Amino acid sequence: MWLDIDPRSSTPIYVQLVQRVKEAVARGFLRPGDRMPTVRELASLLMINPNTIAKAYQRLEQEGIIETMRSRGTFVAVGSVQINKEQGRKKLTELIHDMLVEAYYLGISNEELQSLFMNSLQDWENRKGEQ
Amino acid sequence: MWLDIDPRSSTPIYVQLVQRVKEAVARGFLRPGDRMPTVRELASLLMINPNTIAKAYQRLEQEGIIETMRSRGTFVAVGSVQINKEQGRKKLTELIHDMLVEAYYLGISNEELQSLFMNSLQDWENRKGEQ
Amino acid sequence: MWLDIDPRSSTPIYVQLVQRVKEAVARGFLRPGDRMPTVRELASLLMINPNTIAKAYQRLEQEGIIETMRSRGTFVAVGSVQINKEQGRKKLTELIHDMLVEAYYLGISNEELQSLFMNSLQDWENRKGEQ
Amino acid sequence: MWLDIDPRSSTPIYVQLVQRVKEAVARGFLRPGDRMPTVRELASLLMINPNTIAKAYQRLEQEGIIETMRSRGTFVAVGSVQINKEQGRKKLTELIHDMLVEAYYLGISNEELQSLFMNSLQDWENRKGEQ
DNA sequence: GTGGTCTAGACCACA
DNA sequence: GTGGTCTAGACCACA
Repeated sequence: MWLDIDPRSSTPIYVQLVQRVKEAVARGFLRPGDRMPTVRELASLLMINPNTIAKAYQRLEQEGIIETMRSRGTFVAVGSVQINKEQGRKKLTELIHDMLVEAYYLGISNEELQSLFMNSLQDWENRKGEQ
Repeated sequence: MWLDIDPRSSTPIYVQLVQRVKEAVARGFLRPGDRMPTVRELASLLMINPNTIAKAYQRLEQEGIIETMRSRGTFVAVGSVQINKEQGRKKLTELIHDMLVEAYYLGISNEELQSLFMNSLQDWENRKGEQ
Repeated sequence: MWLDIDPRSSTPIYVQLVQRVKEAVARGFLRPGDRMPTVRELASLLMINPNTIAKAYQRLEQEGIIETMRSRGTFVAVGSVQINKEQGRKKLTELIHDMLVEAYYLGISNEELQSLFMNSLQDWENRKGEQ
Repeated sequence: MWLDIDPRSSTPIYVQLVQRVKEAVARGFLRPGDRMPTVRELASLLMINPNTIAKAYQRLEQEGIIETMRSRGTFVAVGSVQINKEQGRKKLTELIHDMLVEAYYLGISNEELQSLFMNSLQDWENRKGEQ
């Protein structure tokens, strides 16, 4: 299942949920217009308190990833997601930075890192839209 | 200064400190054998609670980045850094993953992401050892 | 169509309906004595739960905007609308208040706000009675 | 006190709190850098559950009105508030719209409404920065 | 002491 | 049935 949560992880459950959903949308598992499970459904499915699910859904809505239609349920947003470009680029740069540091301590050369990156990119591309 | 901390950030200050030091070592700003500032020095310099500095130093010592020599002070570790390879590779993969998701929401194509990555890599290489 | 509803909005659908009808009356789209569509008609037209339409009609009747004539249907009220003046003025003041706060965060100067307001006023005046 | 909450109101308490704070900032009661009361302080002061206060603070932080500095407390944000201009203008137009409708039912002429608006604007300007 | 997370549970507006 | 609000209370990371 694309929505697995690790309750032992130090990252809060609701954050994990947000990440998983964003990822699923990015990969095409979830498509615009798709109906999300209800808060209660997901809560009982994952054995997590409904409030926690609700918090994740609220965040996702604030980020424009999903939309709530009064009493009809929650859906993957149709409109193009408006993301703060500046903030996003900053985050991207930081992630690359962290990679480089991590690679250094792993004794991975830049060449190796590069090919690792290219492979991941390829993988991602291939898996896009798969179930 | 290579050690700038953002108190507004959601990442804990001690984690930021750890990252900054690891980065400085990776880039060659800090070299094996270099003396680290004492906890108190750094605390007053950065205007941060000494407990926070101490916690960061503990972590760095656990990761083998720095070493405390009884009553002489703290130094950048000389021995080759022992990093858990498995854990490191996992982290690396996760970072790449996060990048891909972030790039998706920024509307950055894989080609763009690739060139962004290559540029960062080049940058990193060039700046190594610079002040 | 003067009666468009946004199911994504955070304002309840029945409130939106009430607002739209009041607006239509104020603009002269709907005139005293005009027949309103039945609850079922409107429900199927707007693809909205009939209970929601019924609730909106109830409110409109309470406010004296529309009248139900036993088994003949619902009509735009003929008599002068009885509105609680005190309540109305309070609401008006609040709306102006909200405008000022909103304008502040948009970086709109009072002069700009003023001209924006004057233009809206003019617009409203001109469109009155148009379809 | 600038922060009075009406527990009987139909607008949620946390929304009222958000509005009050935004208003206080807009009027200059709260200035950039000012320290906000802690969640617990405000909770006991207003006799409201701390979670409700926390929710309001989180919203304010997401909107960029306030900032949390790790364990130092919460402060009125210094940086210029980044508000979604488009969304804001839309809201502004809606508010003006509502005013016009309301004025119609109150039997207030456009001239009267205009002077009412101008007076409010003047009032606001004068009170700015007063305690 | 500070805010953040999570649970359990109640109640309510809306459709 | 759907999500939103609020309370009470516990626990925890951080500084």
